[in-house]
Amino acid sequence: AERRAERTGEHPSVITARNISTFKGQLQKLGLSYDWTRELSTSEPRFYKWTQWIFELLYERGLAYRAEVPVNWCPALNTVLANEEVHDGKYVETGDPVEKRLLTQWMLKITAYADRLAEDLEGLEWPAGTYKAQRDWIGKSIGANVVFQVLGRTEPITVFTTRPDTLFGGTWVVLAPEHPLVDAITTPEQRDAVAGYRAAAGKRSERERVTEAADAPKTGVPTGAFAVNPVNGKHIPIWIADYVLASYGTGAVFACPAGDERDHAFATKFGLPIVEVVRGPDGTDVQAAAYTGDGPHVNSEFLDGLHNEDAKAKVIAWLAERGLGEASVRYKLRDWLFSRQRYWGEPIPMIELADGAMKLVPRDELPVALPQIDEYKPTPDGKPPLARATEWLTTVDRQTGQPARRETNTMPQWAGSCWYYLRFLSPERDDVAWDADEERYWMPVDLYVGGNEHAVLHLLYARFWHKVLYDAGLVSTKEPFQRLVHQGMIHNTSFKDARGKYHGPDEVEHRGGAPIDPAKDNFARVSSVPWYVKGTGDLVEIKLDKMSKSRYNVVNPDDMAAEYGADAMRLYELFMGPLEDGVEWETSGVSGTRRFLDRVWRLLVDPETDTPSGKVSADAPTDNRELERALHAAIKKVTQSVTDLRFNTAIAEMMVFVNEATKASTVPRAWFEMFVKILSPFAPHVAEELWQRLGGTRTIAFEPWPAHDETKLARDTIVIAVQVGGKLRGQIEVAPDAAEADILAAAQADAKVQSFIAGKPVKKAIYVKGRLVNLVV
RNA sequence: GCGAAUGUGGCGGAAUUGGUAGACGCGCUGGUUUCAGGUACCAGUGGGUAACACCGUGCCGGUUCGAGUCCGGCCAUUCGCACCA
Repeated sequence: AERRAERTGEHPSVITARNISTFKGQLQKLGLSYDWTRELSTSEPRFYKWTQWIFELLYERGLAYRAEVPVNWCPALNTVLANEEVHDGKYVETGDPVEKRLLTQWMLKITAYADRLAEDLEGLEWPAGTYKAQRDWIGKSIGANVVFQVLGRTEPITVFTTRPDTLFGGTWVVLAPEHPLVDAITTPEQRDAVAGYRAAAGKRSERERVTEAADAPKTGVPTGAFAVNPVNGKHIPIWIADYVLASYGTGAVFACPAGDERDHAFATKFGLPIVEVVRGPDGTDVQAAAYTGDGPHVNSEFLDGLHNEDAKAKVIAWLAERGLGEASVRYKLRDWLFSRQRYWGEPIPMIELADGAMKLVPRDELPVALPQIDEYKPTPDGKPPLARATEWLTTVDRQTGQPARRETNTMPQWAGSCWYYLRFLSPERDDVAWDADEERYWMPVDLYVGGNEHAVLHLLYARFWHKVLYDAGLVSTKEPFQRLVHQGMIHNTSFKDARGKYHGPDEVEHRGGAPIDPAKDNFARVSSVPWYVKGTGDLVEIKLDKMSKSRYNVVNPDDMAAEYGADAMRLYELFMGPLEDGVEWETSGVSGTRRFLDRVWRLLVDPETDTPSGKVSADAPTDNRELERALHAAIKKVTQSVTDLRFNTAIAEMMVFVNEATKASTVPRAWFEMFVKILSPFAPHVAEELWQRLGGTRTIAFEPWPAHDETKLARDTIVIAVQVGGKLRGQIEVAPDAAEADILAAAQADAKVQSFIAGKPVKKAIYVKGRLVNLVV
């Protein structure tokens, strides 16, 4: 909204309101049954008053602080971004490049919750991949801090390691190029080399360092200084290398090339000694490759013979006794950078006094509403857009009467979505964020359906806020989202030319052969011939991509609803495959579900005259067992599908019923009514209309849900498959309650089965109740 | 490189969790209705054969009376992660 506002000058609130209206119109056209009395918008002051209120809670609990930190700065957006929003040196949403800058910013102390965020995932019904993505992002490592004395200096180097058991194999120490001790310890002979290396490392952007990382050879230079290995007193060289990150652990590691692949590569390149400390399986040669597995320790004095875990415990105890180290836990997770230099966000409810002290805006002054400004760009001197609101900016501290300035940073987009699910509980209340009784009744969210792109963003941030609210006694559950399901993406054919530009289906053509319409035909058909940019010889690549505007392969739900009806569109979306799977859009599939709905319609209505067809009748005989069976099977399956989220097979069962009903000469009215009820959540418009024509006086949504009758699912006779040696050789029809002995006899008597037994003795006969007989000869 | 998921007709997908592979839909073939096209309806549709046989769930092997399903080993695709000590 804000970027559009920058281009057009239109206020973001106007753009947002228009988008809401469009989306809402589409949702309503599709007949989605939202409770619109609970509609809310995170960008309205009535909502964000409480977002600010939660920020104040975070601040008071010591979880919001200002710090000068290296931040991810996105020049295209003129703002900083959180770690979670940056991947491969680019903003994940737009691909705009991101660089490092040192700025004073608001941070949220999510790291204080790292352990609980990892542990409490246990017991949630979440997809395994998302569960793991969060754990990996939090990145808990259990290890030890170990102190290395530096020869000739008093200040030691502390390293973090997860493998303190391999200390006896530690043959050098590596500092990150940015490590604060580097200057102090570097010897005069090495000064030039070290300075050169640091300069080169500093010049490489974050992006280069990350993308080149994978298989680039290790680089580094010695500082000339030596450290003392605390376990054996050996003097080992101190190097600097950029594979050690200043931002993780202590920015310093000890190297054990025998037990770590990176160290091994480094040792090989620079000819450093490799000492075996863990004995691997026979044939393991640590001079050739690192051995990272478990095994008895060697060359390790008091650790000799111990396996990894025991050795770790023993060496940590040994170090602790001598004040040379201690057990330590580290996380990859960093604190959450919470400021944005944007206009269209919640103002951070803080004021700054003349002496630089920060103070919360008093609760009764919330919300701090966004002021109107006429330009949404940063100020010429680089301050956030809100600095343009000069009047709004100046205020006074109510307590002291001192003049003060408002904070001009705003919160990130995630702030409102961190707690909106709680606001749904009491959207009409202005005196509280949510009602405590409602919270106890409704929470946690039973089922949360959303895209997996939120795996380490929204879902991590919201869990963090929820836990803070839990600690403050404001919510009753530790976790906000009990069951999580990621819906799959819908893909569609796209055309990409050699320069990487995408083309819409009306900008491309194929030559000769039967006509193919990319808007109607499926991918297999479309991709069976070469396509060209219209009127040129430029070949295009035909791909299946997730639908997106920039790829010109979006199917507009409004168009589909106009051509096939909203119900056919809904039904197709649910029928195309399991909810979690990504699937290819196929417009011809919508015509299939439309056909199905037409058939349902014609059971009751003669389309020529628009009057009752007479097929559905209160007097129709109810002895059509197949039809009755199909009805009850459909009721059972549809009912089950609501909890299973297996809508595709539920729709298939309804189709079976309709096929049966189409074949039948009459359909009992009571059966048809039950069918219309189970159809109604899938195709509400058609079902509602049918219900009225059946004489219903109130909306079908209020009718009780039909229950299936298990006895109606039974058949009068059942077909038993007969196998000989595990291969299907015949089928026999028997009564459902026939005795096993009779079934076995009937199976062997079958003429076709006989020919395969061919007079050989039956050694063994297996009977699976109601299913099959297998005769072993 | 590491991790996860997936692999079934021409296509999307079913398969009661070890028991008749291919439900349902799309597409296709033939027929009826129609001047015709479309719609609708009927029949057919994994390969193979005159019909059987036989073959068939990514590949190789194993367990079992019986494997899409379980076990071992490969291959491919997709999606994450990627110097975190």
